[in-house]
Amino acid sequence: MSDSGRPIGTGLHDPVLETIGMEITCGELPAGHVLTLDGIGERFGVSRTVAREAMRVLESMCLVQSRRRVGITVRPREEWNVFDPRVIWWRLSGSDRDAQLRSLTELRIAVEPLAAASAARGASAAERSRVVELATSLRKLGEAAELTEFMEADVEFHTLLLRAGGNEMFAALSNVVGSVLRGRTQLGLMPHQPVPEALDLHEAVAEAVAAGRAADAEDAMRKLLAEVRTAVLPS
Amino acid sequence: MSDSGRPIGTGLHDPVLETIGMEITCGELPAGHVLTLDGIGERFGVSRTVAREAMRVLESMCLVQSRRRVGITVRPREEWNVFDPRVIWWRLSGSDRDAQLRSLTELRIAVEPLAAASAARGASAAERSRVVELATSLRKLGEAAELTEFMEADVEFHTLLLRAGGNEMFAALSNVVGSVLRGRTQLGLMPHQPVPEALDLHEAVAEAVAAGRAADAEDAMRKLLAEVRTAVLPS
DNA sequence: CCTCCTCGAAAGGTACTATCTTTGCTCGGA
DNA sequence: TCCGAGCAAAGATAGTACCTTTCGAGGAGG
Repeated sequence: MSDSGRPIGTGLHDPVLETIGMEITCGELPAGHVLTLDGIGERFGVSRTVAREAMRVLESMCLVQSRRRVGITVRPREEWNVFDPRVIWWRLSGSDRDAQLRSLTELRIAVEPLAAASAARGASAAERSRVVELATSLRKLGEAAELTEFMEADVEFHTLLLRAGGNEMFAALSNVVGSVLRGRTQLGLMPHQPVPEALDLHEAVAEAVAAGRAADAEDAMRKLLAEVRTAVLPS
Repeated sequence: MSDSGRPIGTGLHDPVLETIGMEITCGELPAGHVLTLDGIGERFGVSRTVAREAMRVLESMCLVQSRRRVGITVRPREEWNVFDPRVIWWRLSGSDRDAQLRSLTELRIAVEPLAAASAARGASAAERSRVVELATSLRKLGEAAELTEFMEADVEFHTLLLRAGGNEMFAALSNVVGSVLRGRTQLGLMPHQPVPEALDLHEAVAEAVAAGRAADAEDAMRKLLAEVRTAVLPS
């Protein structure tokens, strides 16, 4: 699961999907633009069937619509399945990283506090001890300014909290959060050294979860994300 | 957009996708079960290419994994793209409506208050007046116990609030919320007559949004969803 | 008991046919 | 002369049949 857990495509049609998906989400192919299977097949050197399968997947993400005689038209952004992990990944890699990061951060602010509260109520003993362990690691790595290692531990921290609550919708967002955190690090939106308050808050969340204090966990996570918001939304 | 806004499939492979997707999400085809393209083609009377396209879409939802020589294996539930509108719809129509409604309601509790606050900050004039209009309609329809009409207005109310904030991730959840509300009504989880408190809270949310009082809107929406929670989670 | 080879089954990929829809041209009427 | 309706042709997708590649399993031999 190297990148946001999207399924590993081993086939020949994967590069087609990847390239065109990226081009659409980046805005390079604007809404209303028309593609043809022949054009795709010729461009990538594949048969029409391969192109068709790729388009079928894109259609299932509501990125394009296929109509007879007309061709394959790119749909407007409002209709995209923006929760599809591939779409999120493409947009984070592409040109509108900014809007995407803003939206996702707002989503995190909404979800993660409640997920932390759920985790405080429902986590297993192993999960409780692991979350404390991770918070300790985070402090150590943060103070040593090991940014990459810090990020990996941070991803595991948030993933664990999203999964421990037992809500599968929250759990499904863990890939999204992982993408956001990796994106922020790659984009240089992380401070060179994590601010001490953030480290304190990670520990506060961990302790509250470990002790089963749901309200405290929720509150600490909310404060933590307020910190994140100021980093991502400089406005 | 009769059902959760999933793209209208006009092709021949759509019934295949629909049937097998439903069977997997319902648990009728358990994780690890192996399908073959030939089997699918024979069962539905279609060619293998059609079956393959349907499987490609299912694969893009992480419901199955296709490996050579082995066949198409059903993946465990934890790996599904549970945010895909089709998956949500299938699960709501199928046997684990209950777990799905619980998860989705928790998600609503997380997201909708913040979305209401965003709407209070960023809605257009037309949206502000429309939301008040809808709250008034809701009171009238609720007191008249017109359940279906009430639901439709309720869907529009929540959809409007999710979209007005300008956050595309929130906006993308409007189909989900629509599905939940419709599912609750069809499932008989709505009271025969909406409780007066709910009507009051809808109006409170609307007024706060119209007046631009973000904190009040958030608070009222939170109370409204607390009401919903008690209805859905009888525990 | 381990290793290697062979066989076969199922997915991957290609070429071809059918069908449907759009578009443009023509003919007739006002 | 202009406008509208209808018909025909073209082109692109939908679907089918067939060949190729790959990898897993089972058996034989060391």
